[in-house]
Amino acid sequence: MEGRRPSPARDRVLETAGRLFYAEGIHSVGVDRIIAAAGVAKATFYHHFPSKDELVRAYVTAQSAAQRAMVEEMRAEPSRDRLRAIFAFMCEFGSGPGYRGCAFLNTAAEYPDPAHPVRLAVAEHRRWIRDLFRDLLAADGDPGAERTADILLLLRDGLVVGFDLDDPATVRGAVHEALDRVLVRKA
Amino acid sequence: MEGRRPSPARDRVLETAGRLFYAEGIHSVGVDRIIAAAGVAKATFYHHFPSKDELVRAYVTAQSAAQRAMVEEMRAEPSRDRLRAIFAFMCEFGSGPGYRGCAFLNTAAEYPDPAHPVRLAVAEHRRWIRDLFRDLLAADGDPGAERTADILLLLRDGLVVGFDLDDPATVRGAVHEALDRVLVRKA
DNA sequence: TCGATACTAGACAGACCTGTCTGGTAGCGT
DNA sequence: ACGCTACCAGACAGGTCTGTCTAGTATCGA
Repeated sequence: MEGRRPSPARDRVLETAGRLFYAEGIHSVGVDRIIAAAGVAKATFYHHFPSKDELVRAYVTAQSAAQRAMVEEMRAEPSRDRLRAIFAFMCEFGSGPGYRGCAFLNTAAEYPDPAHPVRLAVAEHRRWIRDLFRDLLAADGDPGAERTADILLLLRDGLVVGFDLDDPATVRGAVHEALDRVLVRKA
Repeated sequence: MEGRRPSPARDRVLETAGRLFYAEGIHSVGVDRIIAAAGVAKATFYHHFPSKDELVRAYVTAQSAAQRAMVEEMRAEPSRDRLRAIFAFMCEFGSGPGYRGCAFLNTAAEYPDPAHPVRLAVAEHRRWIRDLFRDLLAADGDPGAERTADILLLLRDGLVVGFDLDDPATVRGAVHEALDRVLVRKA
């Protein structure tokens, strides 16, 4: 994958689409709006993306790549601190002005069919998150890392939803306390 | 509110819309589809609902009323058992065949504007859930019922998302264990 | 110099969207 | 008998949707 040589027009489309999709939702943003905002001809758009759905899939995988890169840069030690830093970052991000919830969950909500490529891309991202949690927990010495990772995924999903729909300060406090209760005490 | 006398056509529209909206999303279902499936004339539809958005709002409040009625009927005692019964019910429901996530979260994902009437209806439902949790926790003797309720809301949101996107059996186990870790131990 | 690729502008098709409007029927309370 | 309300069928307007197509320009490697 990603064997293409770089294309400014394609990048502009993807960046613009990402901004609009996240802020307004997939179905609410038409191709015409995207190409107008990106300053790109329609033929160019359909040259790079066979269909709008393919653009959506590219949007999802691009967001996933961006998040992986961000986590990659967070090099706190030990693992327990890294885990808390990740949650702290999500809280900080969720409290920001333009926050509109989780791009993956919002997108999945607009794609009911679980077998749709877009949904598969979302599922892949979720698998990455869960495995990231599990690895950090295992490195931290949690003997039930698998189970705790599943719980942290629950917590993460609740977090991204809560920051979108509820009072950020309240959610922040709840997340902090929830982590205390969920993470096993150190020996 | 709800001072109208009953109307079969209106009920049929609301029931049909609810089914289609939940299964396919709001923006993916047009008014024409709804009235055709409900067997209702277009004029009748717009007689009962001033606009599609008003129908969506009615859909949200109807779902909320249905959930409240269901919880009302669950009369397990003591409060701790009732709380667990509610979560058990959500797990059972989430494992069912037609499950497509939480109607409120899916709807909110398609309405970015927090001030939109539809979003306000969603927010009201969430307030009810949180207060329900808080009251049950307080009755159960949790001194930090407010905070625990916030955490349970996080858990609930994670649950409804997880059952839609991940493996139900795994989520079920994670929810069970999470409750054990989150709920304060009995004296 | 040739040919492929990336891009531009914009018309067009065909479907679907919400919402309005016409015109007519049936029942019900007064 | 009258008027109100609920309902039916379906045409219509004006817009938006995705996707295709025509036609032409610019760049770059072989």
